Amino acid sequence: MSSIQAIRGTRDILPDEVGYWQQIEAIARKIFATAVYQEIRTPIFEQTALFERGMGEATDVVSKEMYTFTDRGDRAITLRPEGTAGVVRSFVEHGMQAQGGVQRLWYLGSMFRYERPQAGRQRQFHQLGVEVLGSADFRADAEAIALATTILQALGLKNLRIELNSIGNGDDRQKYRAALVNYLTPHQADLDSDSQDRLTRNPLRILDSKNSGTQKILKDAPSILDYLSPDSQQRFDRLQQLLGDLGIVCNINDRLVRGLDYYTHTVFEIQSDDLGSQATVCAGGRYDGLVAELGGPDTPGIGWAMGLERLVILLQQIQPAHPDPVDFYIVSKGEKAETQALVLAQILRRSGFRTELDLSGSAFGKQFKRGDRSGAIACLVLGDAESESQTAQLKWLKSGEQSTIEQANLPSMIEDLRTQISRLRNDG
RNA sequence: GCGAGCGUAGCCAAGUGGUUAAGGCAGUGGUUUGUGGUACCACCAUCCGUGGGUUCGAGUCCCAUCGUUCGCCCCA
Repeated sequence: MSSIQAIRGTRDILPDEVGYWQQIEAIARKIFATAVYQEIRTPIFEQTALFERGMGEATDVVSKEMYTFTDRGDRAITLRPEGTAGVVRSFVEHGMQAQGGVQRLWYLGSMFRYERPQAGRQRQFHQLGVEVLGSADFRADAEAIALATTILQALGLKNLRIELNSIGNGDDRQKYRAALVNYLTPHQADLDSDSQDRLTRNPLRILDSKNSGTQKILKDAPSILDYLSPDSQQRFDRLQQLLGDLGIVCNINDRLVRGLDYYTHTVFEIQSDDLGSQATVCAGGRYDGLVAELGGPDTPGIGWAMGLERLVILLQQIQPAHPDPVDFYIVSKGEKAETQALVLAQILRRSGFRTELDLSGSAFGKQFKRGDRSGAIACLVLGDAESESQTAQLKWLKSGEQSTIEQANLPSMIEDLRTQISRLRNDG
């Protein structure tokens, strides 16, 4: 086959799927509006250095998963692998801290990572996310998490787990890291090879290894929660308290660490058992050092991102696809009738009816067959006789009832038609 | 980047070395030349992802390649 195909790890979202996407977008938009979060749209590619500094050069995403290239001006460019770095860059570049108060932002868009495609994982994928900049208050964490759960709930998703942890401040982590290395070093030989590797490079990441041998060793490992400073501890306690007050049930998971370097204190993931290996549908955390790291004023922040492909998979499991219903299907034959048919279609469409016009010019029988399959409630029929007399046949497909109407009278019938259509639609 | 499975029409799918590649859905035409949902009939892959090889002979075996699926790594 020599025809051109979509690039590996990319896919078309076809009409029978796009409704799920529109549903997610509409619900998210509405909920963000009520929480007074503002949308921000940043470029899809940025300087490579932004992501290297933001996420950390040693992270897997930066070291092996970025779509990086040199443009014609010899600039090092990377297609964004996540949303936070770009939003923070924009925040700094436009001096948004000068606007005072807290910036609550949300975004939606394509992200790119060069990974092996898998269920719920594409090379081009889509994330919906929020960033709250300028508040170190634990209530900002709670608000952001609550927003995520509100969206997921509004989508009708159930059976989701919220995993919550605190990884403390930098000092806390230093101490814990030492303790963890101290504990693991005697077991080094029994760890899986990836984890042995991480022992020196990034020991915290060993905690979420899926290797069962490694997990067994980790059972008695020290917990980050025992290494939190009093301040960090109090912060985490109050967050849990507040989430409880909001009715948000969390599972405290002291093994939860996140892949990107910028997180501090709060980290969380929302997971589902219905996604196969890629269980995380939403993840995020606090990043109090990131803005400064990227050259901005010292500004605390918290954010999360949801994977839209994964949300769509979950939605497809709980609700059937429903194609947009057709109200009127217009059947016509003969030159004069066919042009009149389009005029009538316009009248109906301007009144808000979903109106499909058969353009085939084939036999009436065939056109009716298609009309029937379209799920239309009624047909408007125009042939030579009707076009001569400036009339049309109005046929209700369910009952088969048919009557003659004057074309000129259609506008005055609109309200009547509207009630009929909605009644028949609700009857099913 | 690593491991395993799969790749037959728009979709689902039979076929496991031997003449013309089942079937179903969808589509098109007809029975019904101006009226649908049922039924019946006809048409709809010179070809089995691509390239090479083995063989008298391959969709069927082998190799490579591309794609895809599942898992690992990692992540949303």
